[in-house]
Amino acid sequence: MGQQPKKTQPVSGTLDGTDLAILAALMEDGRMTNAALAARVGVAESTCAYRVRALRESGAIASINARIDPRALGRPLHAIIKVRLGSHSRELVRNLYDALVDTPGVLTVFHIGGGDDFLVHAAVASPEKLRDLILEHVTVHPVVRQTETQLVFEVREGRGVLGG
Amino acid sequence: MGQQPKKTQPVSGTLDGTDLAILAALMEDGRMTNAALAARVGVAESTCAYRVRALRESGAIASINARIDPRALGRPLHAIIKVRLGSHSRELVRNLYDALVDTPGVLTVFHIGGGDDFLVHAAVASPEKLRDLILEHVTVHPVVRQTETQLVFEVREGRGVLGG
DNA sequence: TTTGAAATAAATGCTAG
DNA sequence: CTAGCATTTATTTCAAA
Repeated sequence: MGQQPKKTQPVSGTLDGTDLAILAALMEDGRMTNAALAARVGVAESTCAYRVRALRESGAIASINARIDPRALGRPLHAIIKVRLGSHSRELVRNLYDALVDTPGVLTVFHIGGGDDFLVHAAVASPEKLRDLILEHVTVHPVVRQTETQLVFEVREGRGVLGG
Repeated sequence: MGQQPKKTQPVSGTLDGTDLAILAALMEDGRMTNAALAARVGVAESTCAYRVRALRESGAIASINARIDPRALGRPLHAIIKVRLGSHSRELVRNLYDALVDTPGVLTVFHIGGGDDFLVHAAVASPEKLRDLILEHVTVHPVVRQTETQLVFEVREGRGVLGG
């Protein structure tokens, strides 16, 4: 078969079925042993280890991290804080972004285009702590024109980027 | 002082410095070996393994998963879809929630209170795919009254629930 | 790229403090 | 709850196809 000399692309669509199976398995259980992974996807252990390493080096597997239950750390209250800016100079936006990401209790910050500029997902201990977080870490920045906070009832992970 | 016997609560504030250090380390690298983890937090390997197991069983460590770069799967375009409902009957809301979570390309669904009812974070291949996702998996549900879609420029993980 | 098998490294079970 | 050691298990390496 005419095989093209496949260069190792940084990030592209050179993933075969084995790669996708590995990604799916590691999305479910990032600590699955290489032996179990190899058995599940049907290749030798050495091959599996090779593939996983390649996937990590290419960036397809960005990272493997533990998910901590915020309730275990006394932060049962989640909120989404919509942040709207008064100015959009690159430097001010970047500084605010950095500050938001570095705020204790902040889980994720979405920088978005459209009505709002940032969506901040935060977990806090109490309504008072939420108020403090907003006052001390969000509205304290002069570039912030307006915020709107919504209580998060529940967060669920979606099916993700696989199997679509 | 009220000397309450500290039982091992399923999920509560019985985490000491070692536990917190373990959580912090596993948030950074969920595949760190037990040996490396033990060295980092300054306890014996057997102790470290015991702590980690306890943290997993208590639910403090909810799970350990690989994060996949959506670009590697050909989904470079991210959006937040705000979903507003026309009716809020428990069953309809739950069915929609389930459907959203099960939609290919959906990364996270936030069920929130206030102006919007759901926030859907999705990754797709193209603007056309985004339109299709919304038409075929969101507005197709009669309970959905209105949607508003915003482009996501960037997503950054926050400092999280530790160190606050 | 894939593989099996040897060599290295790590996790687990057990004992005890 | 902690630590040390022996056993079991997993990962890495590498020559070969």
